[in-house]
Amino acid sequence: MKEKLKKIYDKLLEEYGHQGWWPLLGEYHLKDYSHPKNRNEQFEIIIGALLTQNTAWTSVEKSLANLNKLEALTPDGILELNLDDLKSAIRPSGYNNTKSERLKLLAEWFIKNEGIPSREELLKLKGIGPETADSILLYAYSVPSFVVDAYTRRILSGLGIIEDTINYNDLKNLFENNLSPDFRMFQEFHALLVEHAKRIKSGGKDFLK
DNA sequence: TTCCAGGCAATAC
DNA sequence: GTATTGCATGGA
Repeated sequence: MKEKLKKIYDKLLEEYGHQGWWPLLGEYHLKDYSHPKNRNEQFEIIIGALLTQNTAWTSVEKSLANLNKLEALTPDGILELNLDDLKSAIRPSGYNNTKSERLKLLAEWFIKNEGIPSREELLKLKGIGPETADSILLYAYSVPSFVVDAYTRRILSGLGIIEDTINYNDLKNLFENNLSPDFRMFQEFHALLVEHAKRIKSGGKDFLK
């Protein structure tokens, strides 16, 4: 399994190159793993992770731009914004009633907690499930916690490596137990899998097969 | 028009 | 304990 995963990673990287996730204000940071550089950038990643749930990233970018225009791309900014304005700012990314409430709670949590959170702590927050928790750990805190999403499962089961019914934690563990815990590589691997899934969907050739 | 997008929580069974 | 459903918007 170690060899299989490494081969997949190498092929994806060769084909698509570095992905530069997480994009900050729509900007990708290729081969630059020093981000986030400060707490506000960290918070922007956390907001994005929540907003992108079951939502296209292009829609999230619009919401982030709206928030930035309102100077609300910070925890204090989110808290100072009234609920209706927050809802309309994030409208493009859908579920604005639930997501707005959860953003407020996230902002409060972020202000109170300065260190690196545990996965369990993140999972206790409203609206943070396993994938969002792992995205926050991996991209906002540089913790080598592998992110699994629908694409990851689809691609690996398509290759016959896993059953498509495998649960989140088992699939996460499959990666973490067979790869060295390098947060840069985890970031690229997840981003490359997403990129690959998108390309296949829009007619690209599945060269992994 | 229908389907789906970098899920999650509440509810039903 | 597992399966299903509601949540919202925009683009293909």
